[in-house]
Formats: sequence, C-alpha cells, structure tokens
Amino acid sequence: MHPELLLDNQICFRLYTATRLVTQAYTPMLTELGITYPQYLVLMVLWEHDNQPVNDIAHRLLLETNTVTPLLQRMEKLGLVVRQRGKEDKRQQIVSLTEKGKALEEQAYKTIPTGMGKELRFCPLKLEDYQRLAQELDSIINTLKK
Amino acid sequence: MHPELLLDNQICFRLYTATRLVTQAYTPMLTELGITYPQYLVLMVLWEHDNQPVNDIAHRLLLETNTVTPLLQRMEKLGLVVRQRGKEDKRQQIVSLTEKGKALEEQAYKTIPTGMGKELRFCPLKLEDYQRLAQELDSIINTLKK
DNA sequence: GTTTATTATATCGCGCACGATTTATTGTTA
DNA sequence: TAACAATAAATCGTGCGCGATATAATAAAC
Repeated sequence: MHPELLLDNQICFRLYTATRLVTQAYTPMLTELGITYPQYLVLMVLWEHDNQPVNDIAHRLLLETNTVTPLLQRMEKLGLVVRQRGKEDKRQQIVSLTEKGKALEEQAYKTIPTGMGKELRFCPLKLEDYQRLAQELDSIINTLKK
Repeated sequence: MHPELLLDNQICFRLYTATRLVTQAYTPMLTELGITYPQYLVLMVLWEHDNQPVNDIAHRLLLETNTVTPLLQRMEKLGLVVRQRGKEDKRQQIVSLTEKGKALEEQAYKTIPTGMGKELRFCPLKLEDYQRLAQELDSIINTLKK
C-alpha cells in the first residue's frame, strides 16, 4: 500500500543486512584469531593508541560504556588486555594491550585484508565506489551522532 | 602501522555504526508503537504479504529461523501476530497478522517517514545519493548472501 | 570545608543474532 | 513398507547493544 513502508525501499534494512553479512564474512578469520568483531574493533582502537580509559574507547566506537565495559572484561579474561585504575583519576580504568593483544595485530594483518578481498572479489564495486560509499556513510553518521 | 587495520579505513565499521545510529533514530517512534526495529521488519514483510511460514519470513530478511522464531514468539505475546500449523505441511508455522498488527501499518505510516525525514533533514545527501547508496549496499549484499 | 553536582565505570534486564543441537514431519530409496 | 535422508521449527548457550540504575571519585558551589 504505502511505498514508504516497503522493505525494498528501506535504506535502513539494507544497512542492517549489509552490516550483518560483512560481519559474517569477517567471522571465520576472527574466529581463527579467537576474537569477535566488536573485540576486533577495540583492538584496532588500542593498536592505534594504547593505554586508553574506557570512555575514550567508547567514544571512538560511538558506543556506551555499558556495552564496552563487559566487552573489555571478556577481553581481559581472554588475556588480550589488562585494566588498571588511573593514577591521577581513580575513577578511570586504563586499558592496555598485553603481549598477546599486541601480537594479534600481525596475525590480523596477514589474514584479514586479503581474506576480505577474496570475499568481495566478485563485488562489482571499484575503489572509487568504496570511497564514495564511505563518504555517504560518514554523512549519515555525522548527521545522527551525539 | 598497517593502514588496512586503521579504524578510519574500515567500511565495515562505518556500516556497523551507521546501522546502529539509524536504528537508534527509529527507536523513539517504534517505542511509541510498542515494537522494536526487527519486529518492525517482520511487520513490513507481513504487511506486504500476510500468512507466511517462518522460513519465508526468515529468507526475506536474510535471517536464520533461530533468530526469527523467538522474535515471532515475542510478537505473538504482544498480540501482533498469530501462528498456526500449516494444513498441507504440518511442519510449517503459518504467521498471520492480527487486527492489532494490521492496524499498526497506518500508525507507522503517519509517524515514521516524516519522523525519519526530520532526523535526516541536515544530512547533505540528496535523493540521488540515497539511490546510489542503496545500489552500492545491494552490490555488497548480493555478493555476500547465501 | 561541607554540600551538591558531575563524571567514570559498573551492574542489571531484555531483545536480538547466530552457531550448534534437537524434534517432528515429509520425502526418498531400497 | 521399512529405513533413511531432507526439511521446518524450536531450543540452548554466548556475546553483544542499550535503557535504566547504582556506586565511587572528582569538581563545583555555597
């Protein structure tokens, strides 16, 4: 009846589905590393800048601490990170990579970029299409965030 | 170190974030209707074609039945759908809209398209940008699905 | 300096997603 | 027809996301 309510006309359903399928494509490679996709995101944040409080990690990922805290607790159990109270501000938990967490960067570099390339080798999108897609997604993200 | 592992170079993180933020933008309007976003997707499927078995709904949404079955059970408790065994194939559960479920279509039509328009009124993307975005997402989805 | 407000993190509950397994029904084969 | 395979749902366990609330430490206001 209402074309605005047809599934095929929903950008959001496409986003939702594409996200799930891309995450599923990552999963076998991440399972090999013993981590999940959100854990991989946290590791990318820490590989770029180690020793961050929970809040900074959450802000970088646009997540709430009630998502990130349990995520970090699981990662601590896996031996990927350690958390210690901030010296100047005892409310903060400073999250740091362990040797195991640092070592995963090279493992990820060896398998994930080429692995995802293979997954998308039949995708008709070219480099410039991915760049434009990134810009369009950034427009949506910047409009809705905060 | 490795630019392939920088968060800012990840299409997948952008998809993941954009999906979460768009879903969050829907949430207040959906809460008004008493439903969640995945439940809204199921309703859109049924508004388009009522009386479908669980498998058809799952295929349409590219989800597994172990996600859809509990989703439908919750929707049945809410009085939005009813499930009854298929007549010719007793393994199937045929899902049908209740009057309450049907009535939500008009409620959704009144609030959601204009509400999302307001959320995105400062987004620089134009109609043709959204159309291209939809095509790009479809390329990714079609490459990875099945 | 004590009260009050803010901030950083943690905890709790619920609803997805999804891998793995189970149960019931149907289809196929010997 | 009996045995076996395939299919449709359901169940179970784990890990997110996130609204709501709680706790502890710091900052601000009086």
